[in-house]
Amino acid sequence: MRISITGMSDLGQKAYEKLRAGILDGELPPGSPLSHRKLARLFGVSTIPVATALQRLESEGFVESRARAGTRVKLPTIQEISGNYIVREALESQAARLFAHNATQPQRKRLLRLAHDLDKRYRRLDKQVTPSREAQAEVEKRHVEFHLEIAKATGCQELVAAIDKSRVLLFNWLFSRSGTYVALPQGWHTQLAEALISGEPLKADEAMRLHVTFRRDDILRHFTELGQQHEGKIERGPQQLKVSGTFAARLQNQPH
Amino acid sequence: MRISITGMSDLGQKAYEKLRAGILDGELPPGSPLSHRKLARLFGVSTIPVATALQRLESEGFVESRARAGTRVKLPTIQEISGNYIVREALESQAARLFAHNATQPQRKRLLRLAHDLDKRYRRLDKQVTPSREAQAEVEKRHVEFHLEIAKATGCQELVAAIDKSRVLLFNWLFSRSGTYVALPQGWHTQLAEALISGEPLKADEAMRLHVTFRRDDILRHFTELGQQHEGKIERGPQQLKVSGTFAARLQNQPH
DNA sequence: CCTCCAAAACTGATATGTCAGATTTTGTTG
DNA sequence: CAACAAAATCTGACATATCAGTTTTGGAGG
Repeated sequence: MRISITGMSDLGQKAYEKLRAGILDGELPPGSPLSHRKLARLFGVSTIPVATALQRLESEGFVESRARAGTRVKLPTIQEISGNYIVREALESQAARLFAHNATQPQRKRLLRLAHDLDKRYRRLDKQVTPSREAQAEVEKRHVEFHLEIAKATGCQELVAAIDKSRVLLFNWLFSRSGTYVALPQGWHTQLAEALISGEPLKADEAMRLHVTFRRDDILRHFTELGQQHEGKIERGPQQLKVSGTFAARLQNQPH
Repeated sequence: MRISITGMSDLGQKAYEKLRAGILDGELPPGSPLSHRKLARLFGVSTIPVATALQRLESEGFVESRARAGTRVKLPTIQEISGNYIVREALESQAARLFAHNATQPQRKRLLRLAHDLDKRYRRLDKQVTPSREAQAEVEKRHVEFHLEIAKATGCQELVAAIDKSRVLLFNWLFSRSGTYVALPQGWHTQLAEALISGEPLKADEAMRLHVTFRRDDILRHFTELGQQHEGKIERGPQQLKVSGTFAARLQNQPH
């Protein structure tokens, strides 16, 4: 009797999930070419479900394509990153207001616990001179979960979906992968959680805005230093999909 | 050299635009069945671009579909409407802040002018006992434009896109079509515009929240009175698409 | 070495046909 | 008339094949 929320077919859904995971895992870094045919062969399906999956990924901002020219993992511009942070600030500060107003006592305690844990993990990461990719990815995953936990506690599914869709978390992640990692202030998330559980919506709102913009400024500084040579033009990548070996290998290990 | 933002093919794009317009025009009211094949015949194309268009419409929340059971124009639930208003409150209050901070003097003047015009139109509408659908649609269209004008003045494309995507405007519109129309306070939009051009972000934020929630409460009250018998289940509509005659006729008058 | 250009290779978009699942209709039995 | 099951009909999902546009490649000529 349940209605599927996805609205997507089986094969298309599977292809979507595999590709999304590949992008978020960094196995398909920005700029990777995504050919309908090659992916179809790789997945053992026709091009139709692949096209369906890629179209959805495009609507969500993970991928960009030009008709009959190519599809690739999106290279975000600095304007897009900045803009998405503005959207995220709007959504997450709203979630913060609602959390302060509506969250139950157990939810508040749980959030504080998650914040403590998160801060501990960040501290541990900072101590290491060369943190492993896996360790960074793990912490970043927890970070995403922390923010989604706030949204979920509001009881507003649409808000959760909007925040989840906000590609900022992706950019955030790509950044933490791509090089220099900037340390967060001590007790960064604990302070946020304390403002959220205070029960004062305006205080929670303000704290969340600070939280989001701090990270934003950091990332924008990083990208500006990088020079941002990203052109809008899609240059077709090497016709042998460089990453496909790795990506294909990883797919083998997945149950299907 | 320009990159198409749509990322959609020609025929699929056309089908998407026709269907979206049909839904927003009320020619395809909520619950209308949308058969791939019938629409393909109607548009004179194959089912592929139709499927593409419907998938996009589904991701945007305009239609809902179940595999091998049917697709129809979405019947929004009261939870969804409420949730979308929460998202809209977040986005538009953010736009209000940025407008108060960033908008140029000409943009501020223009907004005040639009607000005056809009209030005048609403007043004119209230005077009529039985306002025509066309008149209501015209005013509602201006209303949407007014809000988008605020977002555009922030210079943040992503924020504009997020607000535009917010299906609340659609629900708003469907509501104004579907029956009882509730009068707005005198100078409703002028007051909002004055808060926005004041240059004080927090004041603008607060004014916009009031503006959005007022309308939300109105609409939620209306839907509650209606009883909300919407089930999650999709019952296939009459196999002769009732509305298709009208919809098809309208398509004839469009250039293609 | 470079520039230019046409052939080759690749791309996504679309048409057609088929399939299995869901719903409706119809016929039958009580 | 109601209950029920089988058949007819509709549905979206998908495979295959083809098309036209784009990019790459491999020379030919400087």
